[in-house]
Amino acid sequence: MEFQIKFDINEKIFLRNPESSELGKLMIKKSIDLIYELGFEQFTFKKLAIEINSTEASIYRYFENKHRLLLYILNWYWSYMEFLVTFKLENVTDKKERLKIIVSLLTHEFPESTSQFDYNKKLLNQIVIAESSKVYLVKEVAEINKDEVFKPYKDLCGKIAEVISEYNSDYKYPRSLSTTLIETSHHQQYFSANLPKLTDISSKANSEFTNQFIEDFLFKILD
Amino acid sequence: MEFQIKFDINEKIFLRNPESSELGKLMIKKSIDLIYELGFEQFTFKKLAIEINSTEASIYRYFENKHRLLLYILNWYWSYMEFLVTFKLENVTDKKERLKIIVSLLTHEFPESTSQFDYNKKLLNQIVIAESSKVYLVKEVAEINKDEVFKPYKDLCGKIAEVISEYNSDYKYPRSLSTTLIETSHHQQYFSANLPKLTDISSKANSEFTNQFIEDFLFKILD
DNA sequence: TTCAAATAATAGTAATACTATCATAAATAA
DNA sequence: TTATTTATGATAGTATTACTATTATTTGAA
Repeated sequence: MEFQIKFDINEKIFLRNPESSELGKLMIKKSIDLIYELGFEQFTFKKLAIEINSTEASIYRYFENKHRLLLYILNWYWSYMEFLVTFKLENVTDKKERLKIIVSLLTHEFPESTSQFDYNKKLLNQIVIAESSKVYLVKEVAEINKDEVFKPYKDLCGKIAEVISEYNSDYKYPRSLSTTLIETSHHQQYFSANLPKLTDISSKANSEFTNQFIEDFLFKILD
Repeated sequence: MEFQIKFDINEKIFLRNPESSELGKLMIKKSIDLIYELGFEQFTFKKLAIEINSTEASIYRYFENKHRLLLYILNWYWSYMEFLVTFKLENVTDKKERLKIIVSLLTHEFPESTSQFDYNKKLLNQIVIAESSKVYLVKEVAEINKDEVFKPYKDLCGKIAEVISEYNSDYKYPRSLSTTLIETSHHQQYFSANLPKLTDISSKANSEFTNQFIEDFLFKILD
């Protein structure tokens, strides 16, 4: 069984919906490759245009600027993560197990994508780790937040917070703990790969290390 | 008693030491104001030059680019934090108290600076919260890390890790926990001020909220 | 077939991120 | 004291970025 998932991305993020045309879809797919390859700072619409054999002007018809494009990609990812969490928790009743599944989803890399039609989730995950904070750590955060462009992140956070509260209804900070899990899983993966002295990684793969660190700390907090 | 502290900042960060001239010092002081006011993305050497009645060319004689200038400021801050931690822990023997002092330093705003000669630590702290991740979340991280430009951050992390290990020598991840404390204190302060739905803040000031969240979580992990 | 919408092709602008040159002022060394 | 180094200012210039605008062409839907 093969299936593809679509999410309704907040219309305020784009000028024209990239899902509505082949060019738009190609734009998103290639921007994932390019942002991964160049990093967000070096990524430009000019370079993307060349990559998709189109023009800057065409890209600007879809997105106001590259910040919005990144936001689009991250919204897709956050929606996808919430879906994945829901999916993987289906029929799992053991409350501890439910949390372990979440930690595992947050800390492990995705397998290399095979489908031509799908976004490359492995790269997407790396982009989230290295670039996601750049969408909210901007001066205009209050302005852009008004358009509810962070709703998918907040929803994911809310969903995880629910599972935390199911496990321990006395715990006072389920949402803060939820964002801490998410952000820490990014940091620790990034640090253990790039600045290992900021972590306690020894030999194991950094995903596995991060998983153990987070699982350990989560249950010490909640038990 | 008034005193000023100087730190030896890694020479690889600058082309000419800004501490070595009045112009250099003014440059750093004003860049703190400007980065705070505009955010790092909108901050440019041109704008800074106007602010200090100098020229872009002059600033380029001190720093290769604005990323290096930010790195300089953050190195100063990390060194300062390590000094502060050392200072505030002096003569405190109670191990729990030592950790509480650290959490308090990490989560509370600094008072408005009065001295004309000193950097504005309140603004500096806000810059650290909103901009610090931008110095390491870049493609060239491996390159720039070779010059040991993150040493002050690693040292601060190491120092806190020691205090963690003093308190509980069995805990397996003192460094990862240390970076988690630092990064989470930034995130939670930023989120509670700007994206409160990602946290559990209710009424209290966001510094106080963050302090309680982190203290709670730290002792649940270590006890 | 006709009409509207999307895209390509092209041009242009202001700002950014630099580099280079030369004159002058200030500090220092002979 | 003069000579010389050094820092800065003044100015110019370049390539790239981040857009906006215009027109022609293609595509697809009525």
